[in-house]
Amino acid sequence: MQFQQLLYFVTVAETLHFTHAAEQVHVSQPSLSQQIRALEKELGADLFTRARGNIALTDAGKALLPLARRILADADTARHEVQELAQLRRGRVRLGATPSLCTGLLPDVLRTFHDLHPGIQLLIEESGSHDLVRELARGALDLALVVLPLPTPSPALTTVELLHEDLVVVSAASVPRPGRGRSVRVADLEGEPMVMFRHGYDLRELTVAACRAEGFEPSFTVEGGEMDAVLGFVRAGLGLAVVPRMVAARAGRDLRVTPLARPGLSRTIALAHRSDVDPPRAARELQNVLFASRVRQTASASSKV
Amino acid sequence: MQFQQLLYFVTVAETLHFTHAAEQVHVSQPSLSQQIRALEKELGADLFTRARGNIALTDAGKALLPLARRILADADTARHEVQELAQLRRGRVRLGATPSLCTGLLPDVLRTFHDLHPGIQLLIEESGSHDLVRELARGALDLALVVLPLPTPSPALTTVELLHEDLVVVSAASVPRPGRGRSVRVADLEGEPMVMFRHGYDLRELTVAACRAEGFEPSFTVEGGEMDAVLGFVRAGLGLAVVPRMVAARAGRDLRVTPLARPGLSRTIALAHRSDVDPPRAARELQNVLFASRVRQTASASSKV
DNA sequence: TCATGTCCATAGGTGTGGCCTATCGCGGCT
DNA sequence: AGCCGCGATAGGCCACACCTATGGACATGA
Repeated sequence: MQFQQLLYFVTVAETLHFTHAAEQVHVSQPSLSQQIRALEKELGADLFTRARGNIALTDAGKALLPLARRILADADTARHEVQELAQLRRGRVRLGATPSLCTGLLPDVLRTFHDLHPGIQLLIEESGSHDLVRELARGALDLALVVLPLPTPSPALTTVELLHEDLVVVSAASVPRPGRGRSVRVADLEGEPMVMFRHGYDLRELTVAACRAEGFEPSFTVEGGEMDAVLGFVRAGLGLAVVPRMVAARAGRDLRVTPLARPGLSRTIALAHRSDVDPPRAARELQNVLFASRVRQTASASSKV
Repeated sequence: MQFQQLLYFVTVAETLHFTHAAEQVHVSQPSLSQQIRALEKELGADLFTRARGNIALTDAGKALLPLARRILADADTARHEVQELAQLRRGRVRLGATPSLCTGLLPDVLRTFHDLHPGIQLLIEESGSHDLVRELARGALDLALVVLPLPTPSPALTTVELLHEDLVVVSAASVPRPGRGRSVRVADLEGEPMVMFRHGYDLRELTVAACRAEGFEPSFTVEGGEMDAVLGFVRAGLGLAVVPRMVAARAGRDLRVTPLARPGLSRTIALAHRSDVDPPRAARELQNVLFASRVRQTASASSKV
């Protein structure tokens, strides 16, 4: 049994005319006759009664017709389904990202991606790097934006560095700028009141480690909030905070941004995915958009310095 | 897209192993690989990720799998459906017959047919030859058992003589045997009380015509009943009746059967079907059973004479 | 009655493509 | 290092789906 045989059969069943059916499916009449015969032989039953000028379906033909139609329709559906997926007209990407990246990097990138592929569903999981790595390994995520170095490195994951991101100090416009002149050293933060993220933020670990490297323990007036809350507390004059430059750039005019003096602080953002399987087509496309955006991000970041 | 490609695809999707899948479908591994590649090329998307020792379905593959299974299942169903019809494991025959044939000939024949093909549904229409011919031409019947000559002959119908059937006289065992000795002439029926079928029975026309040919008009004590009623009236001593030998043979011991003296009366039973289309497979099989039964009927009939 | 037209079946030739065996290349083992 | 397992590739072979040409049966009209 072959698809073209079923197609020929259905066409003859509809036209009740071998010659016309042959034209309709663009084969010669003998080829069509031959294929119908072959189908009949394989099935072991005649499908048509061939009285001159009076073609009709046999009982077997009547039984076959609806199934043949359904098989052909399914084959058509299969072609379209697969092609829509391949052409990114449908599909989904499950992307994990740390909260600071969701706030800073993702909005523009996701907007670009969505404009390119409006049919692709975007599922974002906002978690710390640790959780993201676990979800990725489980196969619950296609991609994750993580901060290097990974808390739990594993050969099962492949990471590709995406960009280095400067950290800056933000403070309320209403309080004096910290440090001396246009920049501030980490050492200058000793004794300054700070607002700190909840545990799980990479930024928390990074900032605390930097302070300890300078020989002091940072003092927190408030701690435990998410990104938005922290920025709100800073805006309210409760203290200053260390955040990625990209986040600070979006935070609005009532926040003062003070870069850190050299060598400053920075973190490396990487894109991670499982090593054993290629990410799905749609995820690979999001990768492309992310790497393309890196060029623009880096350019605009340096122009602001 | 071809059936074997879908089969190969499903098998690989289930085993996640090209070599094992190839064994399972009895082709060489390169052939299977090649067909999967061909399918992927036609659909325009990869179906598997082929990491060494870690074959997995892509999104496109996941989308195709249920459809491929369904197509293969439908193809299987189609094969079985058609073959069941062809092998007479299923189907139906719509058979028309005159009442006297339903009573006399059919029970044994239908029993034989049903034993041979228990899956075939038997639909019997009991009518006069006139109605049967009309239903046959409409396509509402596959076959009809009629009495020749047809009331409305038509080239659209093909009739094949099935058997000649003697008519005999039946009377109640309680009344004297009609006629002289072991047989009776049609002429002897003059003045005898008779029970007659309703209009529409071929037997009525035939009997009345025979009496008139002898120069008398038959006298009916009761008329208008169906076959069973007529036999009942005869049994009750209301009169005698002319019926086919086959009917009389089934009627029981309390009816006396008297053959007609030569040349006697007989009628020709024929099997009729449309000339333009072959009867369905199951109907042809019933034809065979009917013609086979003719041999036995004729033999047993002659042995009884 | 014969010519003509229609329509499906048959005959014979051709090329594609599905199948095979043999082999390669790569990665994971012992 | 060497072997093994596994999928991809190469090249040859043959079946079969396709074509054109023709046959044969039936219907129609001059």
